[in-house]
Amino acid sequence: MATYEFRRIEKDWQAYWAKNNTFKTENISEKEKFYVLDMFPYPSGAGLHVGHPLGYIASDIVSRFKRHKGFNVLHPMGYDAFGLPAEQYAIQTGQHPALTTDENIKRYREQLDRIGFSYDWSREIKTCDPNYYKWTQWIFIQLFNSWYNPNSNKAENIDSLIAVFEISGFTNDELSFTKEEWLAFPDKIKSDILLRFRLAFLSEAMVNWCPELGTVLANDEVKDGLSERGGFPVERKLMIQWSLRISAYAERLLTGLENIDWSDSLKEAQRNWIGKSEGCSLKFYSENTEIEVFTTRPDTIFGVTYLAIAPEHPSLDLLCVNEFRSLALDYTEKAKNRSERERQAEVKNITGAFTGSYAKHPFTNEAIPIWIADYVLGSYGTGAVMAVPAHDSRDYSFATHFNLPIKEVVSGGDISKESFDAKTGNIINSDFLNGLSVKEGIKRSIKEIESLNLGKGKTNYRLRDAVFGRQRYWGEPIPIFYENGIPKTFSENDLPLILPEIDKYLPTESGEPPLARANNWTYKGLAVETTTMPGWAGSSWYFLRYMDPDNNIEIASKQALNYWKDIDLYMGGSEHATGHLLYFRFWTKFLHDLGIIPTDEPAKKLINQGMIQGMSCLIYRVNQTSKFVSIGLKDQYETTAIHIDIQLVNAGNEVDIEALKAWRPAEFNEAVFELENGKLICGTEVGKMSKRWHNVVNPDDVCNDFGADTLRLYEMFLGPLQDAKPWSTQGIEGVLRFLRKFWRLFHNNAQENFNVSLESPSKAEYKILHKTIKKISEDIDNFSFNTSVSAFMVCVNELQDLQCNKKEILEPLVVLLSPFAPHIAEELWLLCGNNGGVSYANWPTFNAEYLVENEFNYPISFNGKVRFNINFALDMDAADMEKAILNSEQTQKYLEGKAPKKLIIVKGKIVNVVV
RNA sequence: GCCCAGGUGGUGGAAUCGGUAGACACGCAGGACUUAAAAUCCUGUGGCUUCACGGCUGUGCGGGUUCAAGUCCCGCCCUGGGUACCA
Repeated sequence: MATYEFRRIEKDWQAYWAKNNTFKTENISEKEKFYVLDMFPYPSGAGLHVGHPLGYIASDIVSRFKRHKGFNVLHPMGYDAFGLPAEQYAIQTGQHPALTTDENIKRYREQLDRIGFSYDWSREIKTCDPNYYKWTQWIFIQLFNSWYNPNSNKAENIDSLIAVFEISGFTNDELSFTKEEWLAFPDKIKSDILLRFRLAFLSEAMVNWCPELGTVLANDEVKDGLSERGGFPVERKLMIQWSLRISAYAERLLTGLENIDWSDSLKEAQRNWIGKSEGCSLKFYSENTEIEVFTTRPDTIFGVTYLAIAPEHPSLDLLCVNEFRSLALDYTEKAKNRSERERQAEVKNITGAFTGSYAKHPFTNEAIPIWIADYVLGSYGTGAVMAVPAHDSRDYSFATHFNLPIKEVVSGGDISKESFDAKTGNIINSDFLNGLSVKEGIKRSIKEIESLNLGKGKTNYRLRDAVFGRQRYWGEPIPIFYENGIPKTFSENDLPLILPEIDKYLPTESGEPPLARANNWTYKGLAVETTTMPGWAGSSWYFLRYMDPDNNIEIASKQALNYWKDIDLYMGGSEHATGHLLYFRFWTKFLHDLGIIPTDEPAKKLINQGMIQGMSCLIYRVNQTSKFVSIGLKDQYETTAIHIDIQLVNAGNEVDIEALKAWRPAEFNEAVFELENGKLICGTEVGKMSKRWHNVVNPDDVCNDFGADTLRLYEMFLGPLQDAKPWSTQGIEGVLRFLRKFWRLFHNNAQENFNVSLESPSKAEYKILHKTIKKISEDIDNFSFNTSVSAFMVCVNELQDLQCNKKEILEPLVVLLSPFAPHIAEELWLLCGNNGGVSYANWPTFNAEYLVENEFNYPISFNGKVRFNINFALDMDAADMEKAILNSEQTQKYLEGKAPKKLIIVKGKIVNVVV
């Protein structure tokens, strides 16, 4: 035995790690902690494809590296196990989603185990496990029992708000009562008022209702008016819904970004999503009512030529008057009924109607017409805007379309051509604002507006509260019951509220959610909430549970929470930028406010691994026939492209027609094929890996053919971790060849026996080793794993040239390689005579002395063009070097008799002669 | 439209601080070993030009800064991702 038998080696060491609990992590340790977390997967029926492990491999490398460096590493894995696909499957087949989910999890686990990850499986969690969702429900109860105190700027128990009401009553823009009134309110009214403050609350909200899925969706689950999952139409609908008041945390979610090491693009996406805009509110008065607008440009107040209100505006009915009334209401009806999707599709289609009313300009007293416009959104700001066509492009288009006046109040543009939106230039035609810059004008105008009591400086956020209820079965039940129409929480002692068994996973005949089918769905004889939590509930706090997954009395022990604190490295896809990663931060801040956890950001550093795309193969059917043509011939016909299994195609894109017939006999047995040079060549397309496109590559197959270590190295070698790249096995041979070469360094070629020498290494050999230690250590810190793999290759090539088999060189290399290719490293570590496994071996120390050079072969360039090289001692005097260079025969040749103007010597880098 | 990435050989990519562009790997071509194959090893491989030495050219395009630019600045073009009337 001595050839590199990866199948045997990988099986053995995976068994060894499992048997010895090699990666089990303790919560009490003298070592410094390091928490590495992967975004846990939804266990879908399709299993893992080669794209999934990319991030897992990278985070596993970091985890193993940190263990070698002496850290106590927490590296767990689990499953985001509630979700729609299992439920859809249940509806179709009657199979309980828990069964499907368990089967899928089992398959995921097998696939993950084959790749050799160093997870502490004793901490595995599943969000659908009652021992887990008990705490998801518990957090919901805390949210319900909390309000956001703007003065302390954090969440507090609702009792502190009730105390305020009892002592001094309450007054704000929307609500006002004295303490006596509060005490006299009936319970239902009190409950309704408190719901306006609780962080988990019931409200009538405009939601994205998807009739096909029978549920409401969050904004980030809707793409182009279609549900992200399934692609069904989504409509706007007013419903009573549970929501979470994430908007209370908008400012902290924004400023918190400054202190975490996430990518700029991801932070930018969150900033845009939160959408902070500073401006001011301002009231306009019409004959019979007032209209409040929000603007970021109060400095342009003298440029207002009309007001525009949304079709949903509450005062609309009052404003539609005279002969315009019927036309206006007619328009409103149409605009309101247009679905979100239609509105989006027709962005450029300008529509609106005049109400017949006028408002008075607060400073000039001019009459300003009030229009209805569907470019104004009912749900943002106040649902009304002051239109300044000269300085807002949307107002400009509207004004141009309806022939409304355009009045320039900021100099610097040419308003006959387009609006001038920039916040530069000076204010003109504006009474007391004249001559001010835009910035000064904004300040001054707010001051004036405030002094006239017409409005005040105000900050708006785009971020909306998150709808939290789903009309679905496969999710966490919400621990709420209703007494006289008042929502009340379960006692914490009665959690978990277990998901009940039901006969069918469908809404009831009367349209209630599936939980209404459960027998005796009551608490203390009272009706229990029938909606369930959305998919993101369980994933918003799971990082905490890994710290102490079996705890029955709290989400995790204080000791565990204080030791592990937060995630040091969080690895996952960028598609979660505005969904999961925002909710995740929100819940963390909330739990921090209540003093439950020590940190207020969940993850210090976050890396987005890129997507591994699949190449799919297309063949072309001539329309209305069963004739298929090779790609070069398809332009001669009207054809339809059909996706075929990538397994049927070879590296030259040639389709194996016999295999094609065997794959789908009904479709292809009788088909006619028109070939090019005797071959059927298919077309290719790069995109998501999916069952639907028949282009899924299973990591199990790669492990069988090439080994897990090769898969791990190869996925890293493909390119920078963050980049998207198409999967192709071209090149995987090179990685396997590298591992074989590495293996052979330890083995006597002729007899194929393990054979390392105890001789002292040469200087050159030390240099190769230490160069590699330096490079690999730096690369891991920079997440530059592709260059690590090539550094290993260079190292092995060089040692092979020197025929080096010295233990003092090879043994440290085994440790260096072990985070990347742990199985082969374990095997060679054992062969080198070590017991106890390589996983906790010390990382080799880099010694810079071995890299010290006393000479350098300087490239000599003339006007920037390198012509030849000369060797100089590195400590050589610059003047001596200059003399030597100018005297060199070759220099004379390139000077062509001219005198050099200048000679630049960059020590250890380059010489440039300027002629 | 706006925001964020990115554009380097036949291919994936490297060049981490402005200093020899193309490391490493795939592919391809040629060779060694072998009865043969596999495996392994060696040589070559950006383009144009030259018998050769060499020369010219070259990092999406056009300018600029610099002794020196893939890297910095200005203006474009293209690709990928996010977002969508947010006042």
